[in-house]
Amino acid sequence: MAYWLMKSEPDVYSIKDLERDRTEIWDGVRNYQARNFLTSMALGDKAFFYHSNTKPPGIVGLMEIVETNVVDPSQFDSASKYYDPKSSTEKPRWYTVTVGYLETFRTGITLDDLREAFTPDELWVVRRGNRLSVMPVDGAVAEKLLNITQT
DNA sequence: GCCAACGTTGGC
DNA sequence: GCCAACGTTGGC
Repeated sequence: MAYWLMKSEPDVYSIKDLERDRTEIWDGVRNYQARNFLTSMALGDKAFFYHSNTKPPGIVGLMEIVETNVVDPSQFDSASKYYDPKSSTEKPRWYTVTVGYLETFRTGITLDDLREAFTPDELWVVRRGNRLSVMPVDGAVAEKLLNITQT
């Protein structure tokens, strides 16, 4: 089983929203590297939910991948801000996953904490100027993260 | 609100 | 294929 980190702005979609919805299609990713990570996810993989563009940014909870290789429906919706006119139903360009809610950490792990605990090579989210919204998390790093949230 | 980082677009 | 212009992300 692999671990991932997925970013969302809480004003757009937060861990609270996912707790309410229980499962949700992770739509709107329009970056090829991030999409490639999404398509390599497997059922049962777990993903840390990261709140970006908020105060403070950081990891707030845990999700599970409950459906893989989902065609992102927003790419065909001309009313959506994620609409992609270059995509077609015959040859969709954007794939994603459905995530399921697992837990909200009692105390989140802020970006400051992450910077203290991990090097940029260990955890990409602490890399300077990092804009990738979906990234893998090394197994040992994931265990460390889960331990931190239990304290 | 600012701005650095960086991905994408399009002219050539 | 290069690269300047532009748009977006996201921390601060």
